[in-house]
Amino acid sequence: MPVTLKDIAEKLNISITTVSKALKDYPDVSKKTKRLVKETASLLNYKPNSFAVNLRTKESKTIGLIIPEIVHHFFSSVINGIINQAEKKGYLVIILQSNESYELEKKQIDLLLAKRVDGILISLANESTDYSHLNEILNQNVPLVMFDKIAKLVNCSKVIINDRQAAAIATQHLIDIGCKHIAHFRGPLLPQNSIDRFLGYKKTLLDNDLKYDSSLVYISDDMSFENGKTNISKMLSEHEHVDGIFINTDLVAVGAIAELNNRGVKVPEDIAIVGFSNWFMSSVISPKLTTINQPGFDMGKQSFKLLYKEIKASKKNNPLVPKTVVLDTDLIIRETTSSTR
Amino acid sequence: MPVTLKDIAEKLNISITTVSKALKDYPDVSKKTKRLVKETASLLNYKPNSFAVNLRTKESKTIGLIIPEIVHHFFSSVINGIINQAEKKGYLVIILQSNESYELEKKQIDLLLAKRVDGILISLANESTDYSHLNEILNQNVPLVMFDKIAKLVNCSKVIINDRQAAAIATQHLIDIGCKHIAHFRGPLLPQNSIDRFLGYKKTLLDNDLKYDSSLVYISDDMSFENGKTNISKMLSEHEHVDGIFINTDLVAVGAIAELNNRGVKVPEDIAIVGFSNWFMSSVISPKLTTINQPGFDMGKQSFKLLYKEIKASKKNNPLVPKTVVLDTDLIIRETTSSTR
DNA sequence: CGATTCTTCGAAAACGTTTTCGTTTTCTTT
DNA sequence: AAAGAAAACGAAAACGTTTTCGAAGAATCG
Repeated sequence: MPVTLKDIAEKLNISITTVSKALKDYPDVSKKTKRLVKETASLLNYKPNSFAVNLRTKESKTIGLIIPEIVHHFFSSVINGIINQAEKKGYLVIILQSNESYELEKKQIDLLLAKRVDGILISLANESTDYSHLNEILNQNVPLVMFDKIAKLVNCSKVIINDRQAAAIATQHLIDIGCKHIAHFRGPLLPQNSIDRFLGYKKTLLDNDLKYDSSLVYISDDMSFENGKTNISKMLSEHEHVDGIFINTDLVAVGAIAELNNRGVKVPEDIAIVGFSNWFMSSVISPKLTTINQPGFDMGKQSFKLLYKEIKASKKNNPLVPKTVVLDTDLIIRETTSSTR
Repeated sequence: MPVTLKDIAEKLNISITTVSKALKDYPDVSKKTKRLVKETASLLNYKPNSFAVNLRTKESKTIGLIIPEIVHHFFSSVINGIINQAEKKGYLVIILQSNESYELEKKQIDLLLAKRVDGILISLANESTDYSHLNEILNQNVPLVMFDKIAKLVNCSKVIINDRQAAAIATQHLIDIGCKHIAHFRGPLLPQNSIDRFLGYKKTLLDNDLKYDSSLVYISDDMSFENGKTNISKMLSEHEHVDGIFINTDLVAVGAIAELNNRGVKVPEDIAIVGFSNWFMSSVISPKLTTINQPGFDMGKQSFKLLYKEIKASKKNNPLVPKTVVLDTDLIIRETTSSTR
């Protein structure tokens, strides 16, 4: 059986109260008893019962994290950043997936609330369009921070990148290297991410006096490798003179490049390509993919930091004004936009 | 303030005891009061206080998972399998990383034990060579299951693949396609994985009457992309007639291929390559990598299943004989071992 | 030396649940 | 109608900790 405060108290013939206080360095315990208590505590290998501590203090030093999917380079980087930062502050992290499903996302939130985690970090599922489940979190006064895939309308802190600006930089880069007919493979219709990247693309075309042609925008529903291939096939059959594509995410871009390679279309000579996210694989395929670097680790770190502040504030019943942190991205120029040698 | 049993009891003018029993369908509560209690419970949106439940039942329905690193295709697949399976049984998962460090691994175990998780799943750090921290887990009667990177000497259930056999199949494949001088890029010296794969490689050479040359074995300390490049450079400067390489892990293989491509060495015509793990990127590089498929998702699933059994058994004080599950791997033949078109 | 302040300790309540065991009420049976 | 069995309920302890508040003893002061 595990050692309790009672065991220490009995051994020293003092009260449980004094033992507890001694271990937590209360001022009303003599140095002598403190020493005695601490000695026997480590002698008996005492470890506080976290269940009892949780019940008493009403906090579990645990936070919940919900992401669309774990097996994903970007998200696993975010997780890494979160766990690292959380551990520094003494928090553990419970991870759940939504599998991009609204229903599941709702269920996972319920699970976390039932577990009474001290706070929740979430990146939304593509499907999510109703936000009552998120407001439920706020109603229960559980600190909430959204990152990457956010809902603008929910009143909580957020960590994002400037998708619109990043997309503009990507598109401008294509224009700068001479592309005149630039297509876009966008993500699903709902996520703010997809929308912003699309808008950045469109605006940059217009700003450069290029005409925007909606038939040059293709949707990748599931953002997969296969999606890239099918989109390319479709595009090639519908348009002849496309010379550049800005693609919503690297995985799709990699699929697209594979299909272009198959068909003997030269990249970047015939068609230049810019991806998004900077997945590791982008630097090892051929030709290497020009892309926008999305700082996953840092996003995780910042997200936890914000959540931590909210947790501390909420303990003091000290309402906090939601804050939005925008992280920098950068364009990584590789071979798909510059003739190799 | 959250609703408690007391609130329901007061509203219905009955005792807390009866409310608790009614909610848990005890037989000594009338159907009428059960109905009443359940109605008001859902009316008031009652959610049991998990802290109190934990304290009372001495379990948290939470398990801990320690892996070397999250940002890794194989491990994130394992995590996926674990979380999925755990959720089905009502368990949540706390994830920690060891960053391949023995010290950190020890610290993470202490953290999990302090949190009093119901069980622990672990894949060892490369550094780990002393197992007292693992025995500490068993001493505290906390169920433990090791997967992938295991310690044979620790007396607990394990889920692994047959690394030796898989390596043999990989090496045999190289021999079958005509390779005569086969090199091996192995992992660090300590992990059982690296050792077994190396042994499978060596034995297969000898079984086929090829001579084993220890100078053809190169070590990748950190199993990185860069490691693949430097190993190749070193090998090419030391040996002229190598015509095949069995590489411990895909990432290193991808690095190796990149360097070979740079140098104009043709794969597979000049040098054929087989990797290990079947990372996603292996199917999108050029040439596509022949590799051993390592079933990450399934390994996670099986690991949790074993742990679950142990948890149930330990609740009944019913000692369980440790079991080792060996999962199948398969050889995926792609372009690095077969002339493309 | 009596009064006051410090120092040190402990009793007890509280957190919210589960479960044992005894008590009351209702129902059967003769 | 009395006795026994069955059904329904509740008091109370327990899980192990934290923290308030009061009390006892020691030290200080005039």
